[in-house]
Amino acid sequence: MNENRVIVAMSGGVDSSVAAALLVQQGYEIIGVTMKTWGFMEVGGAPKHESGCCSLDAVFDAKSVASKLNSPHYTFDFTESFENEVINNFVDEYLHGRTPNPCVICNRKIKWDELIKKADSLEAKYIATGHYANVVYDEKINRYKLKTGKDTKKDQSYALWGLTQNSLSRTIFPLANYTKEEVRQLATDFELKTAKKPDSQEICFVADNNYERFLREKSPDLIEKITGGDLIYKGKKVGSHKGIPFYTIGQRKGLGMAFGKPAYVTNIDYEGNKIFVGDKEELLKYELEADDINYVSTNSFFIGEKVFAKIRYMDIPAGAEITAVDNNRLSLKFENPKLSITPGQSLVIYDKDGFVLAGGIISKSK
RNA sequence: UGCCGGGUCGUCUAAUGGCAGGACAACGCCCUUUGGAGGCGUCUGCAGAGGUUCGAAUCCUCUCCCGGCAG
Repeated sequence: MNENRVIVAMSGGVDSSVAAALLVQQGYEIIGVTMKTWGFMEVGGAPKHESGCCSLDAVFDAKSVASKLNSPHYTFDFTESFENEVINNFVDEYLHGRTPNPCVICNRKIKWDELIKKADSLEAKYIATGHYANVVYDEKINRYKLKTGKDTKKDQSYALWGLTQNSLSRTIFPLANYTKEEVRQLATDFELKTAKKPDSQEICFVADNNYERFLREKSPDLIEKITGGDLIYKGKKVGSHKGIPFYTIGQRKGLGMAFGKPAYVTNIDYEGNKIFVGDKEELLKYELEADDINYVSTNSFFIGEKVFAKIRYMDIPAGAEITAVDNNRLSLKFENPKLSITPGQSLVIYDKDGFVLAGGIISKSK
């Protein structure tokens, strides 16, 4: 195992390009890797060639950057495991009326698990990505801790809660102490061709950002079965919904109905095939339950422990208290009510210093 | 066809003789490596025809619809 060798996940964007350049500057021997995660031609929806990660142009850009850094670059095909782990989960969750976080699954199962296997075969000790996050080893508790990056505005620690201790022990986040602005400047300084590429944003395998279309194409039969149930407003049926998967808690757009004031999806009843709509106030909840808990910067919680929690990607950590802990499941209660606590979304628990204590999947709100 | 109401953006609703306005919806842009939220912006209407008036959504006639009551 070569301690100086790093596998860098290069998406072809600015961030991972700069991450690679910084590692080279620091004296590491890097091997650039672009992960092919889905068939470019099969996803439909007119992929945007200039931006989306994993597009053909992206592979080309990643190669150019690696070449500029005098480093080797490989493209590995992870299409099969991506389909099995990420896309199947994505479709299945929506079909059950939940709202998945594909990036979370992808990071854990594909970006890390699969990439570490590659690192093993290439005899590299480390893997690196362009995420805005930080990892530090704490010898007192013998754990690798995951922490918010310097750029709190761009921080991506939320999507990384699923990483295991083993994964973290082999991870380098070269952008941990940089802001997006600084990264763009570095890209220019390093003369990387990706310096001015726009940030990517949509789910990589739903290039047109239309997940409804994606689900319909992916699973037409199943969707057929759960379509056309009741749309209920204040206890009364006001229409038919277009299918359980096409709604999520807190959704306002697309209801196609006017009630004189904004109306939101307040509940999804998968068993009864019903969508409930109501006022914004009905979305405010104090408590939630989450399972599939992964402990990161700590190995336990105690009842009554004060923490900070995020219930969605772009959320501000809010004060909360742990109310129940049971194996890989826990409950917590917020000091102030949260809007739209959504089953399927990730709960990420932080401490006051920005360390990711643990994460999990929200199963219900109370 | 003998009796009363009532027809205004897609929906709900203001303007009672003086520039048809709002809310919601829809659409667009911004934000965002998840979905949703949020911000900014845009569009669309006086049921039809005539009349009175300097001027009509508003007053008058007829026509067409929609509710009731009378059966």
